Amino acid sequence: MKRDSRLSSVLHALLHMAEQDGPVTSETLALCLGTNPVVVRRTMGYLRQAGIVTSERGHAGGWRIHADLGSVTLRQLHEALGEPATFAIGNRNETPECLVEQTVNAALEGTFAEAEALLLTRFSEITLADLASDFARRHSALRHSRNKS
Amino acid sequence: MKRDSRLSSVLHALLHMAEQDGPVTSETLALCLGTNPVVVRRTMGYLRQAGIVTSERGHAGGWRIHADLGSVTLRQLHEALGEPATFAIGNRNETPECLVEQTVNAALEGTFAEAEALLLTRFSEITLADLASDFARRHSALRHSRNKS
DNA sequence: TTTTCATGAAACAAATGATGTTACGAAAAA
DNA sequence: TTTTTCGTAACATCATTTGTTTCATGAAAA
Ligand code: FES
Ligand code: FES
Repeated sequence: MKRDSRLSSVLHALLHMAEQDGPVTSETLALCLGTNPVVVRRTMGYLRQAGIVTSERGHAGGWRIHADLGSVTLRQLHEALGEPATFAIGNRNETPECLVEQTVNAALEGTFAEAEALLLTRFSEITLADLASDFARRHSALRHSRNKS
Repeated sequence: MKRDSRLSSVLHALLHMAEQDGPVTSETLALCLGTNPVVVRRTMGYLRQAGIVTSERGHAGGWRIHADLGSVTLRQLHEALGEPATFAIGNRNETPECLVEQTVNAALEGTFAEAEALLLTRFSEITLADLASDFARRHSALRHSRNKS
């Protein structure tokens, strides 16, 4: 199955934007992500609808973060993207008449629901600020290792 | 995304087989699952490789469970199917050079790993016998409600 | 005002992966 | 020998994500 990588994409884009002063164009972000500006607009559009970023047209236009880094969680981003399906595994038939299949579905659904709840909880505990500081730590560590060598 | 429903399928098939005395043909299972006998053979073939079922050709041939219902866990079945990818969400680039993306990936991977661990743990706690008794309970409840009405 | 730069949006194309189908061979029993 | 049933390969279909092309719209610069 082809995995939905939009959450990964917007995180990369947002952290990139967080390091810039002015707005960042779709063109620039597309180069970073190795994709097409139209794909960037399409994906970032979801975040604009959610009020997380803003966009401006024309000269000096582009995308800006419209929120405090510490107030945006991965869960909010996941929701902004429309809460895409979490699992690549699922039931064959969602509304089966067969009692055997209902039994199987119930067992699987319960288990998947539990795992998804954990995932969403963790998502709600991670903010953009967390990732930014994590990045700063990695960046610093890289500089140190470079100085040593 | 199109979800992998093979685990759901084989569970349905196995519970069906558990209620039968003799072997069950791919044709019969395909009718139950609403699919094609070849798909059944293809999928059940994984379970045969794992030693969970056996198959016989010719007259009175078909599929048999080759294990105790209480000893087969959902996790074993998941493994027999080749441990298909759990999540429909993932990183854009698995081996990025960009430190920003590495940071994002690490955060997401850690979270997904945690959720997957929970899922596999639950899978390892559920056996075919559990599902069979769950089915019996549902079946009995259905009969009671029918008698009442 | 005209040109340039940028997003917005629709429509279409490509790539991927799961599932379904067809066809033929091999083995086992009737 | 005929029938049944699995084993396997090859191909077709379907759904979804991602990428691409195209044109319109708005905003700033020249
Ligand atoms: S931030 Fe631009 S390539 Fe990673
Ligand atoms: S067991 Fe055969 S249809 Fe559910």
